[in-house]
Amino acid sequence: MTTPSGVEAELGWALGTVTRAHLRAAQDVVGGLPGGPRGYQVLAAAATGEAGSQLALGRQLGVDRTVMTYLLDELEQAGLVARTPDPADRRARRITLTESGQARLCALERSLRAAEDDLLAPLDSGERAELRALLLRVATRVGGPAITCTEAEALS
Amino acid sequence: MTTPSGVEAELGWALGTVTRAHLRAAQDVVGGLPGGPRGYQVLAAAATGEAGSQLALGRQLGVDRTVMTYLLDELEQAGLVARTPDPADRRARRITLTESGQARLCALERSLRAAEDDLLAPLDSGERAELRALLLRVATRVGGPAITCTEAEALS
DNA sequence: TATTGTTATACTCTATAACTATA
DNA sequence: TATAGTTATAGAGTATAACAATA
Repeated sequence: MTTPSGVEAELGWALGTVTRAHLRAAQDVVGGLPGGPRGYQVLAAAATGEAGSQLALGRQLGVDRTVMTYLLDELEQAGLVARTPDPADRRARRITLTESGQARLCALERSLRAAEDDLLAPLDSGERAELRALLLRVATRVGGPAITCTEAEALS
Repeated sequence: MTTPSGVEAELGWALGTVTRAHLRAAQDVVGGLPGGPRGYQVLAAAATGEAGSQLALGRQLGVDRTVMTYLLDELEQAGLVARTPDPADRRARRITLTESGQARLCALERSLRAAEDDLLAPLDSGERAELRALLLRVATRVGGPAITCTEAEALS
């Protein structure tokens, strides 16, 4: 394989292109799910109960809190998630999966994995794992738990 | 490092998070450049003369042709690019860099590389190269030259 | 008839600001 | 006073449709 030149040698171009392709593939898979691919991410996050509030959930997903409201409205109306007040802080709402939401999530996970493998077809299985691992390491530093600390420090 | 769970184990989450972070960093770097990060990508593509038309350029960058018009209007008005009619097909316009555009591009490239290295700080230099290479391989299959063929076939 | 580029319009998505309730 | 969530509004960004020039 020759070394690419011009835009096609750019990290930004590669990131944008792969992300767009992944988004298109995900959109096909999630079909009529409220909120599309992001709705799926909300379900996945709610399943593990990682985020204790809508705000934290939004930060994790890179979504504004006002958008989270609409997103959760749709998912709640579809009977996939429930908003329960946090006993410790009654301003905050904990997002939990309903049984229906749990089932939907499980069904989607497998199709999504298949779509991702299709997207990563140019790579062998070892390389796919490596790409996932590398991206994850960058992401967790940049936008994952670390960002909460960074923001907390910046606010103090 | 422990294996992440939930959304943070998802390829889609990692891609989105890293792409957003890269976009933020790029936006800081390109500053007042017309079109922001995408304006830079147009300059980078024009520098090598890869794309023979606005339409091809848009496809390469994942941008609608109507958006390309506005984008190029701004860049042309800023004296960074020029639209010259293609002698072979007078409907198409070839996008070329002006001297000013060339200088601007060179100046931006270094700052952008620095910002990207900062983004990829969690990885050592070997891993950064590997991540770039893996992403590039997926992107060139999915959205690069291959997409032109795919779309051409789909249209026939 | 199909395609490149332009323009105008409409639509979607997102952010901003104001409000309520809790802290 | 500050924060979580909601709502309404305004703004940015994007796509759709109609048009002119060329193939």
